[in-house]
Order: sequence, then C-alpha cells, then structure tokens
Amino acid sequence: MEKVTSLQVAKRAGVSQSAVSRVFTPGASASAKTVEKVRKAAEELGYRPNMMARAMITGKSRIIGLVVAYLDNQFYPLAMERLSNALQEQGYHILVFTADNSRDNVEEVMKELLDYQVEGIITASVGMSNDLTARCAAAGIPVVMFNRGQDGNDVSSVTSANVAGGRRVAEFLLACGHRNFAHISGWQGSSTGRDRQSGFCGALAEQGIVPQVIDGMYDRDAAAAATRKLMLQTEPPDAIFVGNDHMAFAVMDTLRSGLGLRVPDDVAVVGYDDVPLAAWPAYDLTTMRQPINRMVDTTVTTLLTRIDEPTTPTCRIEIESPLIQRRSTRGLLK
Amino acid sequence: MEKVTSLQVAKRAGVSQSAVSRVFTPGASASAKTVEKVRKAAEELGYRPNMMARAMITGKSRIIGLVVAYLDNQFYPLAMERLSNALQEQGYHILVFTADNSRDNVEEVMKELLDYQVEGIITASVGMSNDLTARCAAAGIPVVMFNRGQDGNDVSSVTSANVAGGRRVAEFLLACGHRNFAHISGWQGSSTGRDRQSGFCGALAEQGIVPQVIDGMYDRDAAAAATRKLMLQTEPPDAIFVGNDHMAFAVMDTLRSGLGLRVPDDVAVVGYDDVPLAAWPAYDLTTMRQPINRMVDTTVTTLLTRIDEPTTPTCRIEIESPLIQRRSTRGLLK
DNA sequence: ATGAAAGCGCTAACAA
DNA sequence: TTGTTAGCGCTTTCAT
Repeated sequence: MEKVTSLQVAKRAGVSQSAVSRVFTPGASASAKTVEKVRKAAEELGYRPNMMARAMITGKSRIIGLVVAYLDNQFYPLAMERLSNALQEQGYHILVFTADNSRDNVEEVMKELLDYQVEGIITASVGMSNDLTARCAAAGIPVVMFNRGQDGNDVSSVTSANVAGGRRVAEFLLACGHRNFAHISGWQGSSTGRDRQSGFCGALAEQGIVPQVIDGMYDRDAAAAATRKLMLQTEPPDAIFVGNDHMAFAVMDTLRSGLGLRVPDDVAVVGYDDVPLAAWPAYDLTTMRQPINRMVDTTVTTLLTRIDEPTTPTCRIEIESPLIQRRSTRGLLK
Repeated sequence: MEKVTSLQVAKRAGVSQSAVSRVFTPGASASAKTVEKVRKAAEELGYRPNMMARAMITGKSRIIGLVVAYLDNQFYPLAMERLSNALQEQGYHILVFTADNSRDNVEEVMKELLDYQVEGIITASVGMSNDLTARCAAAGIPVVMFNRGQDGNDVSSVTSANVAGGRRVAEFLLACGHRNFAHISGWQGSSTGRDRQSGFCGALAEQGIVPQVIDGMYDRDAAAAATRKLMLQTEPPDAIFVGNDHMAFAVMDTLRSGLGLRVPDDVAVVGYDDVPLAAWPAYDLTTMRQPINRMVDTTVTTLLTRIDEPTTPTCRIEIESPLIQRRSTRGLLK
C-alpha cells in the first residue's frame, strides 16, 4: 500500500503506462473511454502522480522558494499567508527558508533553494548580494523581492512607494503644526528603511528642517532605547516618525509606560505598514498603509509571468499607499 | 549554464559519474584523491546535486509538510519560524500549505502534500479526520499535530497540558477572590479549546460554581461580541478566562475602549499562550504560557524519530506550563 | 488516440 | 575504492 505507480494503474485499467500519464497530464489527449477506465483504476488504487518524478522530467516542480527573516513583525506572517494562498490557487506551493540577514546565511539558503529546483524565488525582508542575483539569473530562476528594493537590474521587486510615503508623513506632521521632528528609521541596510528616511528628511529639508535620526534596526529594543535617548534631551521632539509599526509600538510603549508621556499630546507618533494591531484601540496608530493584498498579488503576478515567459524583463514596482490617520497624532482628520 | 549534471562534473574530473555521486552522498566512500578532484570540478562548474532526482531514488525528499490555518494569531508564525529553523538545522525544509479548518480543505491539502513525497507532516492549528490520519499511516508518513490533540492512536501530538492549564487558571482566579466567572472559550471544534474549558469548568465545579461559557471561535470579533454580551447582563462576571491571548486582546479592547471598564479593577482577564504582545505594557496580560520552544523541539524530535525509526509508536505529549501573572488580574503576585 | 521506448539526474547494487 | 549497470516514476517523442 506504500506506493502506487502509474504502471499499476495501467495494468488494472488494461492500458499502457503512457495512457495513464496522459490522463493525469494537463495538456494531453486521451479518449473519453480511456480517461474513464484510468480514473476508475486510479481511484480504486488511490493513485496520485508523483510530483518529484514529474518535476524531474518537466523541470517544473511547482515549488516557489520563499526566504524570510523576521516573523515577529506581523506584516510578514500576513504577507506569507496571502502569498501562500495566492500561489496555492495557481497550483504552486512554497518551500520556506528562514534566514537572518547576514550575507553568508542568505547565500547558503539560496543555494539550497536552487537544489530543490524551485521555479521561482520570493524574498521577503532580506537583501541579496549581486553575486546571488547573478547566480539565480544564470540558473534561469526568476526572483522577486518583496518589500525590498535592490540596485541593478537583475531582480524584480515589489514595494510600496516608500520615498513618497516618507514625504507624505513629513507633510502631514508639518500640517499638524509640528516643528521638532525625530525619525527612528528602519534598518539602514534595507532599501525600505533608507527610502522612507530619505523621503521624510527630504520633505523636511525643503522647510529647512533637519530631524534627528536614529536607526531602529527594525528592532523593539533598539527602538525603545532610541525613544529614551530622544526624549531625555533638553529639547525633545514633539513628533516621531518610526520606520515601521512593529517599532512604533515599542516607541509608544516606552513613551507611555516608561516615560509617562501622553500620545499624541506630548509626542505624536507615526508608523509604517498598518498591520492589524495598529488599528486596535491599545495603539490606534497613525501609519502609512502598505497595501498588503495588492503587494502580494503583484508579487505573484510578476513572478508567475516571468516563470511562464522567461524573457519578460525584470521590473521594480512601487505601489502607492495612503496615510491612515488615527489617534497617535492630533488634528486634521479631514 | 542552465543545469550542471553529475555527468559533466565526472567528465571534467576524469572519473565516473557514480564517483561524483559518492562524493556528494553523505554515507559513501571515496578516496581523498577522488574527492579532491570531484570537488574541484564541481566547484568550477557550480554543480550541486539535484534534490528531486535524489529524492526519487532514495524516497527521502528532506521535505516536511506543514499545514497551518491561522497566521493572525502571533503564536503560529512564531512556532512556524522556530519549526523551520529547527528543521533546517537537521537538513529538512518545510513545504507550507495553508488550509482553513473545513474538512474538505484539509483533506485536499493533505493529498497534495503526499504528492510531494514529504517525509513527514506537521499540522498546526488544524484538525484531521480519522480517514486522513489513516491514509497517512498507510502511506507510511508520520504526522505530528502541533497544539492540537486527537482521539485515536494513529497520530502523535504535542500540546501543552491544557486541562491542567484550565484548572490552574480557575484556582488562581478563585484565590484572587473572584466568584463570578465567565469563559470565552477556544473553538470547541479543537481539542485545545475543549481541554482548556473542561479544566477550567471542572475546577470551578468542585466549588459548586458554574461559569458562563461562550465559544469565541479563536476569533477577535466573536470574542468582542461575547464580551459585550457577558458584560451587559445584570450580573456581569468579574473575571473572564479567555481561550487564547489573541482573543483576550480583543476582550480587553472591548472592555476598556468599548465598554469603558477597567482591567483588572472591574474585570480580571486571563489568556492562554503568552505571545510576546501579552507582555507589552499595552495589555500586560496574565496568561498561561505555552512553552513554544519546548513544544517545537519536542515536535521536531518526535517527527524525526518516527522518520528514522518508523516502528516508533505514536505518542501524545503534553508539556507543563506556568501561569504568568501580570496586571490584567489583581493581587497575588507571590 | 495509443503503445513502445527513450530518457530526466541521480543512487545503489554489482562486479572488478 | 572504483566503474558499470540497472532502475526510481514519470513525460514525451515516435511509430502505429
């Protein structure tokens, strides 16, 4: 009972092994009679085609490699769930590799990915060396970076419009009447973190304002420490833009519970992502929404297109996103 | 450059194709000289063994199927991350399938899993029909249910000691002086939900107390609605035990922001899981900790043992867990 | 439309 | 220790 092969089905159905194969191969031809007989025999035997054998021949494993780093930021599990669902609908599945952001680790992980003959790779929240990108390109395996950009033209990426988003936050905070800004940035090793910062600082610079910036490393503790440092100065900021929601929660926790300050009365806080928790009353965080569904759909479409049409050029897609105003900032709920 | 085979490496190294295979097969023998030559040639060509081909022969795909339902409850992404890491260390990878909890869906998903010749299956937060368990057993594929139990003896499971946990909460709340209890339970279709409830209600029954119970379905909205219903009665409870943290947050949100009540002054709230968010100041939730690391390690060990030693009997492991007292309950921080 | 035959890239006897 | 040979379970020509 261990393993039912197409040959066994063939015998039982009284047809050739190739006939069985045809019945289970999407684009193949078989007479209604044959299909009927084979399906019946297969049913009785509990036969299902062996994907590994199929993959070996066709080169199509129907597996997409997904490389992720942090799953503690709610944004990623959510993305992952939707990615998995979207891909599943298209008959693909994801082979998950976890990697921290060290070069060697990502490198190793990607190599292993290639061993599995994945048809495509999605990286979420991890960077790639150019060497690695080159290797994937050479192996003919399309890669899409999710929520991370990359210089050079060998990889596709899907992000939100982070520079514009950073600007939007600056403009909003300016309009709220703030003048003393700080930015606890996303990790500066990530394009996402850099872009948000440059948008924010750029818009502020136009008003002759230079905010204090501390790298929060996408980390709660680092963000909390940064908050302390910022607020314990003689002239603390009255508005903090934080590189993502995950850190913004830590900032608010530190502000309220650690420092005894009120948000937004003493300090306004703005995050980035709009994860579900941002909308819960405990935080009620004003934040730039990352339209996760559209980002996921775009990622899947981009990847599958390149799988089906390998000549399709790589592309960098930025998705516009709105500022969601809540009660961690004051005023202006227009 | 597309695909480098062992044959090409063999030619370049001036050895037979099987020699190459041996060099890359863990338990094989080759002279230092051969190894050297082959490694060099492989390096130059960028050769790596094709896992699919290897899997087809050995029957060892080094892939573990992971079936998950909800990724919005922080507990699961965390478990998944650790599971993935632990398995990766052992040279396995996880193929992820998302399933909602409907029978058909799980069924379909599991069948697909079998197509991929996975060596084992871990289910997290999903139930399995007996038919399905039987099929996996017949296919010789070990299954471990993570955080879910199952009657019958064909599947292993790893859970925390949920009945004892429920009891512990009841005893604690009793000791705090509460007398008017409610329980917003985990989904009654899950063993976890049922066990926690029965432990809680059992302990209370011994004191002649019968709490109100509403099924929260592991859902925020359902939990919020239940909270409203409970508190709008003429004699509302002064202590609510919630089936997991994820719902407990919704309960606290509803209590504080919706109903204007204070926690724990007006109502005490206890959760289950101890996800990171429970420790954040915004909730500071008293909760039964699920020792996620130990649960994961146990799951991995159990699964790998059965893979290596198929005759190992299935087992149901319950892991003891402590009550973590925080400020969503009053008193007794002994 | 169907069967026979040739592999896909690899491992595992089997000799040598 | 090595090379030779036979498949793993399947898809895909190629004839028929």
